[in-house]
Amino acid sequence: MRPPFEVARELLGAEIVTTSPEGSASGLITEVEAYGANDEASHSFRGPTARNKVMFAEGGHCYVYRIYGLHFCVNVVTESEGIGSAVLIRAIKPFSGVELMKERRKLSDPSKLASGPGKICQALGIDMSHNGENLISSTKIFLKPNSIFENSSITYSKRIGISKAKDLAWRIVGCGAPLNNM
DNA sequence: CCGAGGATCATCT
DNA sequence: GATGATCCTCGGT
Repeated sequence: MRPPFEVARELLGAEIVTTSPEGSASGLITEVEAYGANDEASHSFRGPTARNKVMFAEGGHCYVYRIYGLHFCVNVVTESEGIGSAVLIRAIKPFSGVELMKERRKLSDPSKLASGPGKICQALGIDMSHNGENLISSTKIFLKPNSIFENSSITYSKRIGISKAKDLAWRIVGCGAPLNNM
């Protein structure tokens, strides 16, 4: 089994792409957070529910959920032998379809286009219709393996924005991304 | 059935 | 740095 922490590390630098009638857009993953077994902060901690069932599915799927009633967050589900686990994508660097992202975000500053979990979903047009998509075979949302740059500079830190199990150093930042909230 | 609170963001001081 | 927006899920009764 490949723990979410390990997958998280490999996701850095990968390209996440979405397509829609409006066009396609993509970004390079610069910041992630792992959520997994024995992790009180993970949605999967108390077992499968209607919301988190995708976390218990096969690795490589896409887990999307709504937060605070108004934002969405995207995760990559990882192999976990029945224990729901996933990697939250916290920030990306806009790569293609930048104009479309600006339009969706109603904002022109590229450094703030997708510098947070909710912003990514807005910029890429991700919503609940993407929940459960297969990130390998789907055409509306998929990942391209890391081929753009080496993960030369990587920082591990404690997670943020949560109230439980904060101490796990499962937040990974790399690729010269701005170190938000560190 | 009901209530609390959340893997956030933008805006305000 | 603090706060409000806004709604859905989960856990407890």
